[in-house]
Amino acid sequence: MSKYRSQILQAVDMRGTVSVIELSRLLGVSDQTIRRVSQPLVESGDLSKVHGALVSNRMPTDPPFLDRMNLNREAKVAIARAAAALIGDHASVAIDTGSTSGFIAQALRARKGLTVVTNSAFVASTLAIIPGNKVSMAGTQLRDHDGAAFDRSAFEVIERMHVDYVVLSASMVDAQAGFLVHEQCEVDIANAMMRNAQRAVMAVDHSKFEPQDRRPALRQPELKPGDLVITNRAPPPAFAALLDRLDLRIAT
Amino acid sequence: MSKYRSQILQAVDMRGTVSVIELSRLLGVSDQTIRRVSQPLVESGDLSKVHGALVSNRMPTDPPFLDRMNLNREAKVAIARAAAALIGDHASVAIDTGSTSGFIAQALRARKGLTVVTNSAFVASTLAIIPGNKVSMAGTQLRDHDGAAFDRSAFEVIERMHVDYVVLSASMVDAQAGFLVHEQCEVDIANAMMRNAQRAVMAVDHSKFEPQDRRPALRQPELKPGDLVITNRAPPPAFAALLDRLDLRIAT
DNA sequence: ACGAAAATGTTGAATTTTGTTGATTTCAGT
DNA sequence: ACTGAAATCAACAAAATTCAACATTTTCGT
Repeated sequence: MSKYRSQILQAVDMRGTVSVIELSRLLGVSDQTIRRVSQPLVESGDLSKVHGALVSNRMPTDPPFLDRMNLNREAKVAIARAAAALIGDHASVAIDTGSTSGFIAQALRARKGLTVVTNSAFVASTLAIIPGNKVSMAGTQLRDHDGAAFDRSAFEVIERMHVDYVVLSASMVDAQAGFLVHEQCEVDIANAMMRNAQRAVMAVDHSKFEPQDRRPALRQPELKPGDLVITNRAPPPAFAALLDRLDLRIAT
Repeated sequence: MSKYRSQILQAVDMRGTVSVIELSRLLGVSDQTIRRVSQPLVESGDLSKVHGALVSNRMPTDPPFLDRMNLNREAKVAIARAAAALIGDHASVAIDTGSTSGFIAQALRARKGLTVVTNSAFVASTLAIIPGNKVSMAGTQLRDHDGAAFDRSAFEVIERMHVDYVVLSASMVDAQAGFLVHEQCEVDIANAMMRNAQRAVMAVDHSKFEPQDRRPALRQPELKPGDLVITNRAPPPAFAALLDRLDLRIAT
Protein backbone atom coordinates (compact mmCIF):
# COMPACT_ATOMS: atom_id res chain seq x y z
CA MET A 1 0.00 0.00 0.00
CA SER A 2 1.76 3.08 -1.25
CA LYS A 3 1.77 6.40 0.47
CA TYR A 4 0.35 8.03 -2.67
CA ARG A 5 -2.60 5.69 -2.86
CA SER A 6 -5.18 7.89 -1.24
CA GLN A 7 -4.04 11.03 -3.00
CA ILE A 8 -4.27 9.41 -6.39
CA LEU A 9 -7.66 7.96 -5.62
CA GLN A 10 -8.91 11.25 -4.36
CA ALA A 11 -7.67 13.21 -7.35
CA VAL A 12 -9.01 10.73 -9.87
CA ASP A 13 -12.31 10.24 -8.08
CA MET A 14 -12.80 13.94 -7.90
CA ARG A 15 -12.11 14.77 -11.50
CA GLY A 16 -13.18 11.57 -13.20
CA THR A 17 -10.07 11.34 -15.31
CA VAL A 18 -6.63 12.82 -14.87
CA SER A 19 -3.50 12.37 -16.93
CA VAL A 20 -0.50 10.52 -15.63
CA ILE A 21 1.73 13.52 -16.24
CA GLU A 22 -0.61 15.81 -14.37
CA LEU A 23 -0.71 13.45 -11.44
CA SER A 24 3.06 13.26 -11.39
CA ARG A 25 3.28 17.03 -11.22
CA LEU A 26 0.55 17.17 -8.60
CA LEU A 27 2.35 14.79 -6.27
CA GLY A 28 5.82 15.96 -7.24
CA VAL A 29 7.05 12.58 -8.42
CA SER A 30 7.97 11.09 -11.77
CA ASP A 31 5.40 9.75 -14.20
CA GLN A 32 6.92 6.32 -13.87
CA THR A 33 6.18 6.32 -10.17
CA ILE A 34 2.57 7.17 -10.83
CA ARG A 35 2.34 4.25 -13.21
CA ARG A 36 3.92 1.97 -10.67
CA VAL A 37 1.87 2.91 -7.64
CA SER A 38 -1.37 3.05 -9.58
CA GLN A 39 -0.93 -0.48 -10.83
CA PRO A 40 -2.46 -2.13 -7.75
CA LEU A 41 -5.32 0.34 -7.91
CA VAL A 42 -6.24 -0.63 -11.44
CA GLU A 43 -5.82 -4.31 -10.61
CA SER A 44 -8.26 -3.95 -7.76
CA GLY A 45 -10.73 -2.32 -10.13
CA ASP A 46 -10.87 1.08 -8.43
CA LEU A 47 -9.32 2.80 -11.42
CA SER A 48 -9.01 2.08 -15.10
CA LYS A 49 -6.06 2.89 -17.28
CA VAL A 50 -6.30 4.49 -20.68
CA HIS A 51 -3.45 5.67 -22.82
CA GLY A 52 -2.06 8.68 -20.99
CA ALA A 53 -4.42 8.86 -18.07
CA LEU A 54 -6.23 7.17 -15.23
CA VAL A 55 -10.01 7.22 -15.02
CA SER A 56 -12.16 6.66 -11.99
CA ASN A 57 -14.42 3.66 -11.94
CA ARG A 58 -16.59 4.86 -9.15
CA MET A 59 -17.58 8.46 -9.47
CA PRO A 60 -19.67 10.57 -11.77
CA THR A 61 -17.59 12.62 -14.17
CA ASP A 62 -17.48 15.83 -16.14
CA PRO A 63 -20.62 17.96 -15.74
CA PRO A 64 -20.38 21.60 -14.68
CA PHE A 65 -20.94 20.86 -11.03
CA LEU A 66 -17.75 18.86 -10.84
CA ASP A 67 -15.89 21.56 -12.72
CA ARG A 68 -16.77 23.93 -9.94
CA MET A 69 -15.47 21.43 -7.42
CA ASN A 70 -12.09 21.64 -9.12
CA LEU A 71 -11.84 25.39 -8.70
CA ASN A 72 -9.44 26.19 -5.87
CA ARG A 73 -9.38 22.54 -5.09
CA GLU A 74 -6.40 22.60 -2.77
CA ALA A 75 -7.82 25.41 -0.66
CA LYS A 76 -11.10 23.58 -0.32
CA VAL A 77 -9.45 20.31 0.62
CA ALA A 78 -7.44 22.05 3.33
CA ILE A 79 -10.56 23.72 4.69
CA ALA A 80 -12.42 20.44 4.55
CA ARG A 81 -9.72 18.72 6.58
CA ALA A 82 -9.86 21.40 9.22
CA ALA A 83 -13.64 21.28 9.40
CA ALA A 84 -13.65 17.51 9.64
CA ALA A 85 -11.03 17.61 12.39
CA LEU A 86 -13.41 19.78 14.36
CA ILE A 87 -16.35 17.42 14.03
CA GLY A 88 -15.93 14.27 16.05
CA ASP A 89 -17.32 10.78 15.77
CA HIS A 90 -21.04 10.48 16.57
CA ALA A 91 -21.67 14.18 16.04
CA SER A 92 -24.79 15.44 14.29
CA VAL A 93 -24.30 17.81 11.40
CA ALA A 94 -26.41 19.77 8.95
CA ILE A 95 -24.64 20.43 5.66
CA ASP A 96 -25.73 22.83 2.97
CA THR A 97 -24.98 22.59 -0.73
CA GLY A 98 -21.94 24.16 -2.36
CA SER A 99 -18.65 22.79 -3.53
CA THR A 100 -16.76 23.43 -0.30
CA SER A 101 -19.46 21.56 1.58
CA GLY A 102 -18.97 18.72 -0.88
CA PHE A 103 -15.34 18.47 0.11
CA ILE A 104 -16.21 18.62 3.77
CA ALA A 105 -18.58 15.71 3.22
CA GLN A 106 -15.75 13.77 1.63
CA ALA A 107 -13.47 14.51 4.57
CA LEU A 108 -16.23 13.45 6.96
CA ARG A 109 -16.22 9.96 5.50
CA ALA A 110 -13.48 9.34 8.06
CA ARG A 111 -15.93 9.88 10.94
CA LYS A 112 -18.05 7.15 12.42
CA GLY A 113 -21.66 7.21 13.50
CA LEU A 114 -22.53 10.62 12.14
CA THR A 115 -26.08 11.90 12.01
CA VAL A 116 -26.39 14.06 8.92
CA VAL A 117 -29.11 16.15 7.36
CA THR A 118 -28.49 17.82 4.03
CA ASN A 119 -30.36 19.15 1.05
CA SER A 120 -27.57 18.16 -1.33
CA ALA A 121 -27.88 14.78 -3.04
CA PHE A 122 -24.14 14.73 -3.56
CA VAL A 123 -23.42 15.17 0.15
CA ALA A 124 -26.14 12.66 1.01
CA SER A 125 -24.81 9.94 -1.26
CA THR A 126 -21.26 10.55 -0.12
CA LEU A 127 -22.05 10.06 3.55
CA ALA A 128 -25.03 7.72 3.42
CA ILE A 129 -23.00 4.74 2.33
CA ILE A 130 -20.61 4.93 5.28
CA PRO A 131 -21.64 2.09 7.60
CA GLY A 132 -23.07 3.43 10.83
CA ASN A 133 -24.06 6.85 9.57
CA LYS A 134 -27.66 8.07 9.70
CA VAL A 135 -28.28 10.40 6.80
CA SER A 136 -31.45 12.30 5.99
CA MET A 137 -31.95 13.76 2.57
CA ALA A 138 -33.97 16.94 2.88
CA GLY A 139 -36.14 17.66 -0.12
CA THR A 140 -37.35 15.94 -3.23
CA GLN A 141 -37.05 18.07 -6.33
CA LEU A 142 -33.36 18.49 -7.20
CA ARG A 143 -32.11 21.42 -9.23
CA ASP A 144 -29.54 20.54 -11.88
CA HIS A 145 -27.17 23.32 -10.88
CA ASP A 146 -25.82 21.24 -8.03
CA GLY A 147 -28.30 18.49 -7.26
CA ALA A 148 -29.74 20.24 -4.23
CA ALA A 149 -33.35 20.54 -3.10
CA PHE A 150 -35.16 23.66 -1.90
CA ASP A 151 -38.77 22.56 -1.86
CA ARG A 152 -41.16 22.63 1.06
CA SER A 153 -40.32 19.12 2.14
CA ALA A 154 -36.66 20.11 2.47
CA PHE A 155 -37.61 22.61 5.15
CA GLU A 156 -39.90 20.14 6.87
CA VAL A 157 -37.09 17.65 7.25
CA ILE A 158 -34.63 20.25 8.51
CA GLU A 159 -37.12 21.69 11.01
CA ARG A 160 -37.60 18.25 12.52
CA MET A 161 -33.94 17.96 13.52
CA HIS A 162 -31.57 19.57 15.94
CA VAL A 163 -27.85 19.14 15.38
CA ASP A 164 -24.49 20.00 16.90
CA TYR A 165 -23.04 21.75 13.87
CA VAL A 166 -24.25 23.33 10.69
CA VAL A 167 -21.75 23.58 7.85
CA LEU A 168 -22.46 26.57 5.63
CA SER A 169 -20.81 28.18 2.66
CA ALA A 170 -21.03 31.45 0.79
CA SER A 171 -20.33 32.70 -2.71
CA MET A 172 -18.60 35.86 -1.56
CA VAL A 173 -17.68 37.71 1.58
CA ASP A 174 -18.26 41.45 1.73
CA ALA A 175 -16.58 43.48 4.45
CA GLN A 176 -19.79 45.40 5.15
CA ALA A 177 -22.59 43.08 4.11
CA GLY A 178 -21.10 39.84 5.34
CA PHE A 179 -21.54 36.40 3.75
CA LEU A 180 -23.40 36.53 0.43
CA VAL A 181 -25.02 33.97 -1.83
CA HIS A 182 -26.85 34.15 -5.14
CA GLU A 183 -30.27 32.70 -4.34
CA GLN A 184 -32.87 33.45 -1.73
CA CYS A 185 -33.69 29.78 -1.38
CA GLU A 186 -30.13 29.14 -0.24
CA VAL A 187 -30.52 31.75 2.48
CA ASP A 188 -33.79 30.17 3.56
CA ILE A 189 -32.21 26.74 3.91
CA ALA A 190 -29.22 28.19 5.75
CA ASN A 191 -31.60 29.96 8.08
CA ALA A 192 -33.56 26.80 8.81
CA MET A 193 -30.37 24.87 9.45
CA MET A 194 -28.93 27.53 11.74
CA ARG A 195 -32.09 27.74 13.81
CA ASN A 196 -31.76 24.04 14.49
CA ALA A 197 -28.04 23.84 15.20
CA GLN A 198 -25.82 24.58 18.18
CA ARG A 199 -22.95 26.07 16.30
CA ALA A 200 -22.37 27.27 12.77
CA VAL A 201 -19.25 26.55 10.74
CA MET A 202 -18.85 28.88 7.79
CA ALA A 203 -16.36 27.52 5.25
CA VAL A 204 -15.03 29.98 2.67
CA ASP A 205 -11.82 29.74 0.70
CA HIS A 206 -9.66 32.81 0.19
CA SER A 207 -11.11 33.58 -3.24
CA LYS A 208 -14.41 34.40 -1.59
CA PHE A 209 -12.84 37.47 0.01
CA GLU A 210 -12.18 38.93 -3.42
CA PRO A 211 -14.76 40.57 -5.68
CA GLN A 212 -16.61 38.11 -7.94
CA ASP A 213 -17.49 38.49 -11.58
CA ARG A 214 -21.15 37.93 -10.80
CA ARG A 215 -21.71 39.61 -7.48
CA PRO A 216 -24.06 37.74 -5.15
CA ALA A 217 -26.67 39.97 -3.57
CA LEU A 218 -28.26 38.00 -0.76
CA ARG A 219 -27.08 37.91 2.80
CA GLN A 220 -26.68 34.67 4.71
CA PRO A 221 -28.21 34.84 8.22
CA GLU A 222 -25.99 36.62 10.73
CA LEU A 223 -23.53 34.38 12.56
CA LYS A 224 -23.63 34.30 16.35
CA PRO A 225 -20.59 35.32 18.36
CA GLY A 226 -18.46 32.23 18.78
CA ASP A 227 -19.54 30.68 15.52
CA LEU A 228 -16.68 29.40 13.44
CA VAL A 229 -15.22 30.69 10.19
CA ILE A 230 -12.74 28.45 8.41
CA THR A 231 -10.67 29.74 5.55
CA ASN A 232 -7.25 29.02 4.10
CA ARG A 233 -5.50 32.38 4.23
CA ALA A 234 -5.63 35.27 6.65
CA PRO A 235 -8.41 37.53 5.35
CA PRO A 236 -7.51 41.13 4.38
CA PRO A 237 -7.64 43.62 7.29
CA ALA A 238 -10.81 45.21 5.91
CA PHE A 239 -12.69 42.17 7.21
CA ALA A 240 -11.48 42.54 10.79
CA ALA A 241 -14.70 44.12 12.01
CA LEU A 242 -16.84 41.48 10.37
CA LEU A 243 -14.87 38.59 11.85
CA ASP A 244 -14.40 40.29 15.18
CA ARG A 245 -16.50 38.15 17.47
CA LEU A 246 -16.25 35.00 15.43
CA ASP A 247 -13.84 32.15 15.93
CA LEU A 248 -11.54 32.35 12.91
CA ARG A 249 -9.39 29.40 11.84
CA ILE A 250 -6.88 29.32 9.04
CA ALA A 251 -6.40 25.88 7.50
CA THR A 252 -3.10 25.12 5.82
CA MET B 1 1.36 5.28 26.31
CA SER B 2 3.77 7.71 24.75
CA LYS B 3 3.55 11.43 25.17
CA TYR B 4 3.59 11.89 21.40
CA ARG B 5 0.68 9.59 20.78
CA SER B 6 -2.04 12.16 20.52
CA GLN B 7 0.02 14.57 18.47
CA ILE B 8 0.86 11.90 15.93
CA LEU B 9 -2.73 10.75 15.72
CA GLN B 10 -3.99 14.25 15.26
CA ALA B 11 -1.49 15.13 12.57
CA VAL B 12 -2.07 11.95 10.64
CA ASP B 13 -5.84 12.17 10.97
CA MET B 14 -5.75 15.73 9.81
CA ARG B 15 -3.75 15.14 6.68
CA GLY B 16 -4.53 11.54 5.87
CA THR B 17 -0.90 10.66 5.33
CA VAL B 18 2.23 12.31 6.67
CA SER B 19 5.83 11.28 6.23
CA VAL B 20 7.89 10.00 9.12
CA ILE B 21 10.53 12.65 8.56
CA GLU B 22 7.98 15.41 8.59
CA LEU B 23 6.51 14.11 11.82
CA SER B 24 9.95 13.99 13.39
CA ARG B 25 10.53 17.62 12.50
CA LEU B 26 7.07 18.55 13.68
CA LEU B 27 7.58 17.04 17.12
CA GLY B 28 11.28 17.87 17.30
CA VAL B 29 12.44 14.29 17.75
CA SER B 30 14.33 11.83 15.60
CA ASP B 31 12.72 9.82 12.85
CA GLN B 32 13.59 6.64 14.68
CA THR B 33 11.55 7.75 17.66
CA ILE B 34 8.56 8.39 15.47
CA ARG B 35 8.87 4.87 14.13
CA ARG B 36 9.12 3.46 17.63
CA VAL B 37 6.24 5.31 19.24
CA SER B 38 3.99 4.83 16.24
CA GLN B 39 4.45 1.07 16.40
CA PRO B 40 1.75 0.51 19.04
CA LEU B 41 -0.58 2.77 17.08
CA VAL B 42 -0.03 0.64 14.02
CA GLU B 43 -0.54 -2.57 15.96
CA SER B 44 -3.75 -1.29 17.50
CA GLY B 45 -5.01 -0.55 14.01
CA ASP B 46 -5.38 3.21 14.36
CA LEU B 47 -2.70 3.86 11.77
CA SER B 48 -1.12 2.02 8.90
CA LYS B 49 2.48 2.15 7.90
CA VAL B 50 3.72 2.56 4.37
CA HIS B 51 7.24 3.08 3.22
CA GLY B 52 8.17 6.56 4.31
CA ALA B 53 4.94 7.60 5.95
CA LEU B 54 2.04 6.84 8.23
CA VAL B 55 -1.52 6.87 6.91
CA SER B 56 -4.71 7.25 8.84
CA ASN B 57 -7.01 4.27 8.92
CA ARG B 58 -10.03 6.43 9.54
CA MET B 59 -9.59 8.03 6.14
CA PRO B 60 -11.78 7.21 3.18
CA THR B 61 -11.53 3.50 2.83
CA ASP B 62 -13.73 1.80 0.28
CA PRO B 63 -17.14 1.43 1.80
CA PRO B 64 -18.97 -1.81 1.07
CA PHE B 65 -21.37 -0.23 -1.41
CA LEU B 66 -18.53 0.83 -3.69
CA ASP B 67 -17.04 -2.63 -3.36
CA ARG B 68 -20.24 -4.14 -4.66
CA MET B 69 -20.13 -1.80 -7.62
CA ASN B 70 -16.81 -3.33 -8.56
CA LEU B 71 -18.20 -6.86 -8.57
CA ASN B 72 -18.80 -8.07 -12.12
CA ARG B 73 -18.13 -4.56 -13.28
CA GLU B 74 -17.77 -5.41 -16.95
CA ALA B 75 -21.04 -7.29 -17.10
CA LYS B 76 -22.84 -4.43 -15.41
CA VAL B 77 -21.33 -1.83 -17.69
CA ALA B 78 -22.43 -3.79 -20.75
CA ILE B 79 -25.94 -4.13 -19.38
CA ALA B 80 -26.00 -0.45 -18.52
CA ARG B 81 -25.07 0.48 -22.08
CA ALA B 82 -27.84 -1.67 -23.46
CA ALA B 83 -30.39 -0.24 -21.03
CA ALA B 84 -29.34 3.32 -21.77
CA ALA B 85 -29.56 2.69 -25.51
CA LEU B 86 -33.17 1.73 -25.02
CA ILE B 87 -34.07 4.91 -23.15
CA GLY B 88 -34.12 8.00 -25.35
CA ASP B 89 -33.72 11.69 -24.68
CA HIS B 90 -36.60 13.32 -22.77
CA ALA B 91 -37.85 9.99 -21.48
CA SER B 92 -39.12 9.61 -17.92
CA VAL B 93 -37.62 6.86 -15.82
CA ALA B 94 -38.00 5.40 -12.36
CA ILE B 95 -34.82 3.77 -11.09
CA ASP B 96 -34.50 1.53 -8.07
CA THR B 97 -31.43 1.02 -5.93
CA GLY B 98 -28.82 -1.67 -6.54
CA SER B 99 -25.42 -1.63 -8.10
CA THR B 100 -26.58 -2.44 -11.61
CA SER B 101 -29.02 0.45 -11.44
CA GLY B 102 -26.10 2.62 -10.39
CA PHE B 103 -24.30 1.77 -13.60
CA ILE B 104 -27.41 2.40 -15.65
CA ALA B 105 -27.63 5.83 -14.07
CA GLN B 106 -24.05 6.48 -15.10
CA ALA B 107 -24.79 5.40 -18.65
CA LEU B 108 -27.86 7.65 -18.71
CA ARG B 109 -25.71 10.72 -18.17
CA ALA B 110 -25.42 10.83 -21.94
CA ARG B 111 -29.18 11.43 -22.28
CA LYS B 112 -30.69 14.88 -22.28
CA GLY B 113 -33.82 16.17 -20.60
CA LEU B 114 -34.58 13.08 -18.56
CA THR B 115 -37.24 13.04 -15.90
CA VAL B 116 -36.08 10.73 -13.16
CA VAL B 117 -37.50 9.46 -9.91
CA THR B 118 -35.39 7.26 -7.68
CA ASN B 119 -35.06 6.25 -4.07
CA SER B 120 -31.28 5.92 -4.37
CA ALA B 121 -29.20 8.95 -3.37
CA PHE B 122 -26.39 7.68 -5.55
CA VAL B 123 -28.57 7.53 -8.66
CA ALA B 124 -30.11 10.89 -7.78
CA SER B 125 -26.80 12.70 -7.40
CA THR B 126 -25.44 11.09 -10.55
CA LEU B 127 -28.28 12.29 -12.75
CA ALA B 128 -29.37 15.46 -10.95
CA ILE B 129 -26.30 17.42 -11.94
CA ILE B 130 -26.80 16.84 -15.65
CA PRO B 131 -28.07 20.14 -17.04
CA GLY B 132 -31.66 19.82 -18.21
CA ASN B 133 -32.59 16.77 -16.18
CA LYS B 134 -35.44 16.85 -13.67
CA VAL B 135 -34.67 14.49 -10.84
CA SER B 136 -36.83 13.67 -7.85
CA MET B 137 -35.32 12.00 -4.84
CA ALA B 138 -37.92 9.76 -3.27
CA GLY B 139 -37.55 9.40 0.47
CA THR B 140 -35.67 10.99 3.32
CA GLN B 141 -34.08 8.48 5.63
CA LEU B 142 -31.20 6.76 3.84
CA ARG B 143 -29.95 3.34 4.84
CA ASP B 144 -26.18 2.93 4.91
CA HIS B 145 -26.26 -0.33 2.97
CA ASP B 146 -26.60 1.55 -0.29
CA GLY B 147 -27.84 5.06 0.45
CA ALA B 148 -31.43 4.33 -0.52
CA ALA B 149 -34.65 5.39 1.14
CA PHE B 150 -37.68 3.24 1.93
CA ASP B 151 -39.73 5.47 4.19
CA ARG B 152 -43.29 6.58 3.69
CA SER B 153 -42.31 9.75 1.86
CA ALA B 154 -40.45 7.64 -0.71
CA PHE B 155 -43.73 5.97 -1.65
CA GLU B 156 -45.58 9.27 -1.69
CA VAL B 157 -43.17 10.71 -4.22
CA ILE B 158 -43.27 7.64 -6.42
CA GLU B 159 -47.06 7.45 -6.35
CA ARG B 160 -47.28 11.02 -7.60
CA MET B 161 -45.45 10.22 -10.84
CA HIS B 162 -46.05 8.23 -13.95
CA VAL B 163 -43.09 7.31 -16.12
CA ASP B 164 -42.18 5.60 -19.37
CA TYR B 165 -39.76 3.08 -17.92
CA VAL B 166 -38.91 1.58 -14.58
CA VAL B 167 -35.44 0.14 -14.18
CA LEU B 168 -35.37 -2.71 -11.67
CA SER B 169 -32.80 -5.15 -10.41
CA ALA B 170 -32.74 -8.37 -8.45
CA SER B 171 -30.31 -10.21 -6.20
CA MET B 172 -30.97 -13.60 -7.75
CA VAL B 173 -33.09 -15.25 -10.39
CA ASP B 174 -34.77 -18.54 -9.59
CA ALA B 175 -36.16 -20.66 -12.40
CA GLN B 176 -39.38 -21.31 -10.49
CA ALA B 177 -39.78 -18.33 -8.16
CA GLY B 178 -38.57 -15.63 -10.51
CA PHE B 179 -36.69 -12.49 -9.54
CA LEU B 180 -35.71 -12.41 -5.88
CA VAL B 181 -34.42 -9.75 -3.49
CA HIS B 182 -33.45 -9.74 0.16
CA GLU B 183 -35.78 -7.15 1.68
CA GLN B 184 -39.52 -6.65 1.64
CA CYS B 185 -39.09 -2.89 1.42
CA GLU B 186 -37.30 -3.33 -1.90
CA VAL B 187 -40.25 -5.28 -3.23
CA ASP B 188 -42.61 -2.58 -2.04
CA ILE B 189 -40.68 0.16 -3.82
CA ALA B 190 -40.45 -1.95 -6.98
CA ASN B 191 -44.16 -2.51 -6.81
CA ALA B 192 -44.92 1.19 -6.44
CA MET B 193 -42.63 2.01 -9.33
CA MET B 194 -44.10 -0.65 -11.59
CA ARG B 195 -47.65 0.46 -10.93
CA ASN B 196 -46.68 3.91 -12.15
CA ALA B 197 -44.64 2.95 -15.19
CA GLN B 198 -45.43 1.91 -18.76
CA ARG B 199 -42.77 -0.68 -19.13
CA ALA B 200 -40.37 -2.45 -16.79
CA VAL B 201 -36.71 -3.10 -17.51
CA MET B 202 -35.22 -5.80 -15.34
CA ALA B 203 -31.41 -5.68 -15.36
CA VAL B 204 -29.58 -8.75 -14.05
CA ASP B 205 -26.03 -9.82 -14.82
CA HIS B 206 -25.25 -13.49 -15.48
CA SER B 207 -24.10 -14.14 -11.91
CA LYS B 208 -27.67 -13.62 -10.74
CA PHE B 209 -28.72 -16.80 -12.54
CA GLU B 210 -26.42 -18.82 -10.30
CA PRO B 211 -27.13 -19.79 -6.69
CA GLN B 212 -26.04 -17.15 -4.15
CA ASP B 213 -24.26 -17.65 -0.87
CA ARG B 214 -27.04 -15.83 0.96
CA ARG B 215 -30.20 -16.80 -0.82
CA PRO B 216 -32.73 -13.99 -1.19
CA ALA B 217 -36.25 -15.03 -0.27
CA LEU B 218 -38.58 -12.31 -1.52
CA ARG B 219 -40.19 -12.15 -4.93
CA GLN B 220 -40.17 -9.01 -7.01
CA PRO B 221 -43.59 -8.21 -8.50
CA GLU B 222 -44.43 -10.28 -11.56
CA LEU B 223 -43.34 -8.77 -14.86
CA LYS B 224 -45.95 -8.17 -17.53
CA PRO B 225 -45.66 -9.86 -20.91
CA GLY B 226 -43.54 -7.60 -23.09
CA ASP B 227 -41.49 -6.24 -20.20
CA LEU B 228 -37.77 -6.28 -20.81
CA VAL B 229 -35.03 -8.40 -19.26
CA ILE B 230 -31.46 -7.35 -19.97
CA THR B 231 -28.55 -9.59 -19.11
CA ASN B 232 -25.09 -10.24 -20.47
CA ARG B 233 -25.11 -13.96 -21.28
CA ALA B 234 -27.76 -16.30 -22.53
CA PRO B 235 -29.45 -17.68 -19.40
CA PRO B 236 -29.35 -21.46 -18.81
CA PRO B 237 -32.21 -23.37 -20.48
CA ALA B 238 -33.88 -23.99 -17.12
CA PHE B 239 -35.04 -20.37 -17.21
CA ALA B 240 -36.79 -20.66 -20.57
CA ALA B 241 -40.25 -20.92 -19.04
CA LEU B 242 -39.71 -17.93 -16.78
CA LEU B 243 -38.49 -15.71 -19.60
CA ASP B 244 -40.99 -17.04 -22.09
CA ARG B 245 -43.25 -14.07 -22.64
CA LEU B 246 -40.67 -11.44 -21.77
CA ASP B 247 -38.50 -9.47 -24.15
CA LEU B 248 -34.99 -10.81 -23.50
CA ARG B 249 -31.89 -8.89 -24.59
CA ILE B 250 -28.31 -10.03 -24.26
CA ALA B 251 -25.82 -7.18 -23.91
CA THR B 252 -22.26 -7.75 -25.01
C1' DA C 1 21.60 12.48 45.07
C1' DC C 2 21.90 7.78 43.31
C1' DG C 3 21.08 3.95 40.33
C1' DA C 4 18.01 1.36 37.52
C1' DA C 5 14.79 1.51 33.88
C1' DA C 6 12.90 3.66 30.15
C1' DA C 7 13.26 6.60 26.36
C1' DT C 8 15.93 8.83 22.78
C1' DG C 9 19.63 9.55 19.49
C1' DT C 10 23.22 7.60 16.36
C1' DT C 11 25.35 4.58 13.35
C1' DG C 12 25.83 1.47 9.41
C1' DA C 13 23.96 -2.39 6.73
C1' DA C 14 19.78 -4.14 4.41
C1' DT C 15 15.70 -3.05 2.06
C1' DT C 16 12.50 -0.42 -0.58
C1' DT C 17 11.35 3.11 -3.48
C1' DT C 18 12.38 6.36 -7.04
C1' DG C 19 14.26 8.57 -11.33
C1' DT C 20 16.52 7.80 -15.67
C1' DT C 21 17.62 5.65 -19.73
C1' DG C 22 16.59 3.41 -24.05
C1' DA C 23 13.76 0.07 -26.51
C1' DT C 24 8.97 -0.88 -27.60
C1' DT C 25 4.21 0.06 -28.14
C1' DT C 26 0.24 2.97 -28.93
C1' DC C 27 -2.04 6.91 -30.96
C1' DA C 28 -3.42 10.59 -34.26
C1' DG C 29 -2.94 12.64 -38.64
C1' DT C 30 -1.78 12.32 -43.33
C1' DA D 1 -0.78 1.85 -44.19
C1' DC D 2 2.93 4.94 -42.86
C1' DT D 3 5.14 8.27 -39.82
C1' DG D 4 6.31 11.16 -35.97
C1' DA D 5 5.04 12.19 -31.30
C1' DA D 6 3.74 10.59 -27.05
C1' DA D 7 3.17 7.01 -23.68
C1' DT D 8 4.48 2.67 -21.75
C1' DC D 9 7.55 -0.80 -20.25
C1' DA D 10 11.87 -3.06 -18.43
C1' DA D 11 16.05 -2.60 -16.23
C1' DC D 12 19.46 -0.47 -13.57
C1' DA D 13 21.64 2.99 -10.66
C1' DA D 14 20.79 6.43 -7.15
C1' DA D 15 18.38 7.96 -3.24
C1' DA D 16 15.60 7.45 0.69
C1' DT D 17 13.74 4.62 4.33
C1' DT D 18 13.90 1.04 7.61
C1' DC D 19 15.88 -2.01 10.94
C1' DA D 20 18.84 -3.61 14.63
C1' DA D 21 22.33 -2.72 17.77
C1' DC D 22 24.59 0.24 20.77
C1' DA D 23 25.62 4.82 23.14
C1' DT D 24 23.55 8.47 25.48
C1' DT D 25 20.22 10.99 27.89
C1' DT D 26 16.12 11.47 30.72
C1' DT D 27 12.89 9.89 34.21
C1' DC D 28 11.58 8.29 38.52
C1' DG D 29 11.49 5.95 42.92
C1' DT D 30 14.16 5.50 46.91
